[in-house]
Amino acid sequence: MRIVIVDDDVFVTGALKTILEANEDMTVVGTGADGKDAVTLYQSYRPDVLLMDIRMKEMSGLEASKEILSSDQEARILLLTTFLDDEYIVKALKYGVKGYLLKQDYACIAQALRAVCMGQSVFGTEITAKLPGLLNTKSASDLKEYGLSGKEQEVAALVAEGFSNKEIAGEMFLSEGTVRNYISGILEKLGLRDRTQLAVFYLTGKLWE
Amino acid sequence: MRIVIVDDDVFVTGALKTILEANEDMTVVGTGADGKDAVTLYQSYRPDVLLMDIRMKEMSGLEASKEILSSDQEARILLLTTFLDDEYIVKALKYGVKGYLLKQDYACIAQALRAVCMGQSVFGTEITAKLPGLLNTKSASDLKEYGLSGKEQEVAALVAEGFSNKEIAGEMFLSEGTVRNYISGILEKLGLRDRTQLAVFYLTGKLWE
DNA sequence: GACAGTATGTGACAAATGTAATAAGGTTAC
DNA sequence: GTAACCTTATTACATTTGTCACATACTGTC
Repeated sequence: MRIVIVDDDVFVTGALKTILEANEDMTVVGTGADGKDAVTLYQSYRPDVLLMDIRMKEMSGLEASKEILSSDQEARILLLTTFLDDEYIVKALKYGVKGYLLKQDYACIAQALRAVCMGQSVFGTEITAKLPGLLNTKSASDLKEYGLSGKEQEVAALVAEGFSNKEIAGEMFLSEGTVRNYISGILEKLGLRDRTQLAVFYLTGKLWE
Repeated sequence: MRIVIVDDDVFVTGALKTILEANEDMTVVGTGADGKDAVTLYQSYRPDVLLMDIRMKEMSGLEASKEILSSDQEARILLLTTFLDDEYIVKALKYGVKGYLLKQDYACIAQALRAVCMGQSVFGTEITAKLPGLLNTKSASDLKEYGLSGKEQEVAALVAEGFSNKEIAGEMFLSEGTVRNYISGILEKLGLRDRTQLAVFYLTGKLWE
């Protein structure tokens, strides 16, 4: 397994290299200290996995990931970080990063690298814990639990798609007034105030009281 | 590493058991054929990892996961599946499952089990590919790319929280009219029609044209 | 058969929302 | 300094939205 390591701190790259090369199936083919290095190194070595820090001087690990992944969707990048910032996690996932670990348990890194190399994704414990909160709900079946009838669920779904009452009426072959009535009922059942809150609830599960 | 395997198909549980026990660090301490079994087996054996199919006769792997995780947050459950249903994935993640693999490459399973046992999460290639689409956007910085000014971004964020114009005005110390103007501007810049579409866009990245 | 629930509709009304025109003070950039 | 842009505001208006009250009809169940 050919690996490139990129980290701000030379001590860290060194340590990682030593630790990883203790496994005879791993070779560190290059190391760098900045996002720019990461891009260059990736292009020239095409490693099986790119192990990279997020916080770096010039170009962050996120930017580098974006750059690399936009030219090669298949790139396997494993990010290492000290901080747990929701925004970072979301962005990393959106870009298509294959893993996101906390810079702690070095023992796990080799393990994770192997999984990533096979195409799987790996996330550290704390990142996993955050995942549920970052997901869209968007599952009709959840709505049943709030006592919404079939039609009400349908209406709710369309509201969450950004449809106006008139459009919903057209879509479902109802009168606009009926749609309004449904929405009124839905809002009451969920304790919401308007269609925007309904959309937000539908997409995130957020409720107000 | 103590493992419990639960799958509808006795052939599969057998095969998995054989494959896994070829690794001398793994012991299969129990096997079952339904979600009900999973719950019982988990309670009695408290395995390091529970490896479970999703589709099963009586009680699905998802329901079993929900049940187990609601009594023990720390449970490490790795789901195996043949199908890729967004809804399943989202639910599994919400419940707190630690992994989600496709029933294909058996070679990866041992690898994944080790990672899960250490508290990490592992997702198969195809699941990873779906993840970005399931995430909330909710990153202010993305909005910049659409030419929204600082205040406009702030307003957009509050709209996506379900705030009314009056509330936004109060929150930001503006007049209600000003807020309306901002929203009007945002909608035009993004090509949207109303605040609900804005909220949906903010949360999912969905745009209409 | 009576009753509850869902599905559907109407009409009227108040409140919230979006648009447009217009204005003035601030910052920045050339 | 002037053009471009952001911030803030006001007024007026049209539209959409949400609520309420009420009505009909079709399901079931007890």
